[in-house]
Amino acid sequence: MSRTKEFDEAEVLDQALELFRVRGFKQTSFADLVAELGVSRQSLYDTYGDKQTLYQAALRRYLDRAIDQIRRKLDDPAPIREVLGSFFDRMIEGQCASGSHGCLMVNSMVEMAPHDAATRALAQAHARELEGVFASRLSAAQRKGELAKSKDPGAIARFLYHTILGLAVAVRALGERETLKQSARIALQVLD
Amino acid sequence: MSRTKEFDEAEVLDQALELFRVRGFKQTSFADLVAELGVSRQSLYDTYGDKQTLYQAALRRYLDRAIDQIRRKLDDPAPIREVLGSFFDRMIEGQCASGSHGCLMVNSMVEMAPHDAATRALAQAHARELEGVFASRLSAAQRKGELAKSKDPGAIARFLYHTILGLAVAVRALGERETLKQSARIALQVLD
DNA sequence: TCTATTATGGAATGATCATTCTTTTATGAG
DNA sequence: CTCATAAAAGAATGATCATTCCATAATAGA
Repeated sequence: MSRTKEFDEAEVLDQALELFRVRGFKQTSFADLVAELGVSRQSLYDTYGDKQTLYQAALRRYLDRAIDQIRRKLDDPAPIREVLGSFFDRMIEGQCASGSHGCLMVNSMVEMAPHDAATRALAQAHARELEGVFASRLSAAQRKGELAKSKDPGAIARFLYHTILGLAVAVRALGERETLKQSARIALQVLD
Repeated sequence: MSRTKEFDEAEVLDQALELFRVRGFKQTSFADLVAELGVSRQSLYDTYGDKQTLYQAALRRYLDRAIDQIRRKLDDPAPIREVLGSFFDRMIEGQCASGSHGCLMVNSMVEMAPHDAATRALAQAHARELEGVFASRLSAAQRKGELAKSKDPGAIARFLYHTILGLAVAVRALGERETLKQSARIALQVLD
């Protein structure tokens, strides 16, 4: 019985995500969403709930995908400096592409986290998870002798995470691709 | 002739600045400003113009003061590692104090810069100026033999600037003072 | 064909917002 | 005292916003 959905829930969520990434939560009106997603107002409410809920869903989707991609990239068994170097380059390329709008997570850490507990929780969880991924990859490199025994993988992991935050802000407001790549290369000197 | 102003223009601007720093531009209503600054709506319009103009004035004030403070702190003739180390520690302390709301400039780089040309211009100018201050201090250190000749002061300056951006985001969304100080210490390893 | 579900668009609600106008009251300098 | 300026408060404007209600049409499976 019943009628089937005519739009792909995940696809539309991706489009909403992109709008939120470009304009932010407060500056994306529900009318904007309706206009750009090609789905009627009522259907959006029926499918995703209100604007907050839709935003949370988009953010969660973004985070899950980001963590997956990063995990996959770091899985590369090449030397740690190569792996991280190309990771940062790709990240900068990705965020500079399609208009230099930065990272949805970083944008929402600034816009939402201070007054929205749900977003803050997502941000904290994401921070810990990302740091964990970096730390375990750094530990592996350390065991292979690519990283001095004296280095603290956890601390370096946190530093790399903070570096990502800074680059994402710079992408959004300044958008100088090559300069940012150079900064990333300097950041990786902490491995030496 | 005429009556004198009853409030200190600069002082009220500071209060507005603080509100914008905590809540952002869009989420600070004019009614909020009236309520918290203790100045009537009409007087605010008469003195500062509309909300955008007031925001720009506050941001400009913030930047001027920030650059001044940084310039003064870097003027310290102590070894470069000490100077930068205590600079980062103080910056983190300052942004973590009074509620961990981060840096107005960084917040506005994320919220405003992409769609507000005036803010973007301020952000770019501030970036260049800050990088310049760091670069010249690094060059001085290099001449004193505190920094290897092989290092590029300009590139390191940009990296330090990007590091500041990242720490400001982390302060606002996560606010872990000691962890951030540790990250800053690691960042400074690029001097070695 | 019937029914449950989905999609859509119009209309309305109620809230919030920035901004302007107006009136009243106060106050300092000449 | 007088006049130019300043402060404050009320009211109104017009816009935008998220959200809900409702009526209509489409469609897939039983």
